[in-house]
Amino acid sequence: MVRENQASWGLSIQAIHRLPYYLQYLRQLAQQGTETISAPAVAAHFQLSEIQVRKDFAAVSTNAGKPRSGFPVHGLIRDMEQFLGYGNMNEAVLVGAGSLGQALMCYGGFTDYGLEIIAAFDCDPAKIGTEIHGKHILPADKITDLCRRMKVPMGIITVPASQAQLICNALVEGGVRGIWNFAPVHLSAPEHVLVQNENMAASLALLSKHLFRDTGEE
Amino acid sequence: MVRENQASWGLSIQAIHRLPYYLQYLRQLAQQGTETISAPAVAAHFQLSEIQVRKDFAAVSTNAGKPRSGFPVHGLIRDMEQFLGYGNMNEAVLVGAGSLGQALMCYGGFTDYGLEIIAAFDCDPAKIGTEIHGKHILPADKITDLCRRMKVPMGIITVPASQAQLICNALVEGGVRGIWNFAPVHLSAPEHVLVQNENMAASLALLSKHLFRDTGEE
DNA sequence: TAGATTGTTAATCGATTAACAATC
DNA sequence: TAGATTGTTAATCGATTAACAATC
Repeated sequence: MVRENQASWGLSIQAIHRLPYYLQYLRQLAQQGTETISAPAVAAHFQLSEIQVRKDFAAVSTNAGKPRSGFPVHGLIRDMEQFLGYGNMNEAVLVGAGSLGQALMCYGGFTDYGLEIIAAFDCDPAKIGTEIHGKHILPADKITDLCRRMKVPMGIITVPASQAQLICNALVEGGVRGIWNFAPVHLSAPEHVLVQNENMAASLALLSKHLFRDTGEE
Repeated sequence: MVRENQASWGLSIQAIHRLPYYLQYLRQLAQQGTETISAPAVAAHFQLSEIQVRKDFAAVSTNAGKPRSGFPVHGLIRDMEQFLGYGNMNEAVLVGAGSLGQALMCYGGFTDYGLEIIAAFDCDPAKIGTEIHGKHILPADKITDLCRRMKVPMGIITVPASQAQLICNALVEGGVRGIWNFAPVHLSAPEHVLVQNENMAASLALLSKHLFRDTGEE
């Protein structure tokens, strides 16, 4: 379900998924006062190969490593933060103020990643007009208009699967260019709109298979 | 950050991530009364190649397709549900009753995937003893004991990154064999414990890069 | 029958890993 | 210096795609 554009950054999608974990570790090292870190040390921590770590570092960072000592921790942190686009500020609207949607609105952690939820929508008349985490819930039929007026670049979809495509259309109509989709459904969107799926169903399936494998067979 | 065991099912991890979307679509078709569906039709809907769809279907389903008509929708649904382990019931404890943790507790959708959160823990004395969604919040130092006594197979981690490894250790100590980790940090766990990371930071980074790419260059 | 669709076997593509010279 | 570590170039591995005979 991942579409397009992975090629353009010199890093595979898989590699990009490793970066936030590298960054967290490097920050931890920095906090402990560690100045440099070697690829083999990082690899050991993550149970990856040292070559993979070196390749990943080389792809996002201009900070060359030095034989014997390794890579400068602070330099790597800076380059990774920049590559990951932390610091970039992205405004988003959220659609679907159910339990998951409310949680994302309340969750403070996203500001670290430069995400700010500036408005929320719902279809339920009982929710419209109420406030969650200091933000009014607006009626869903205002999505297109508000996104267009405020030039909102991003939408977060936390509605049930059956409504997700309609909401997606409304967001696209409003000029949104990125969609973070929590509904377990494929969304059709124009080429220039990136749909990023948060696939919790697959995570749970993998866990379930693992748990039942040990008891089931062999 | 994905470890071990992908080989054992004849499906790549990427393929498994496609399954929940197939399943949702097939259920939708079934509801509309559609009896059979062809691989090219499914491929068109998801913007995938028809060969990939056929390979995926063949890997999870014994329901053979018929030339001209395609695959039986109901048969595919049954086989996919079984493969994904829906129907299997998994009990889990959740650690970290912050906004994200609370949302996961309240979110009803997980029961569809066979997940039941039977207890929640937190370190914050202000939260301990309170009730969320009908469940008492227990003190974190009881994790190991309760997991062991109740033979809980799975833990969900929604604590801050700095505490995640400690919580992970407590869960493993208690005999948990699967961990769903929402903290943006790599967890070390024994071979037999599957750590499934929910990598929201990477999703946001990909969205952020996409949004800034269009404005930035070219 | 004709043609759409299947399933299988081979080819391609991309990511990871291995080999190794360079260097602090 | 010796040896750990880097960065690069080549080899391997796995997933996706292409080719094509079989079939309803």
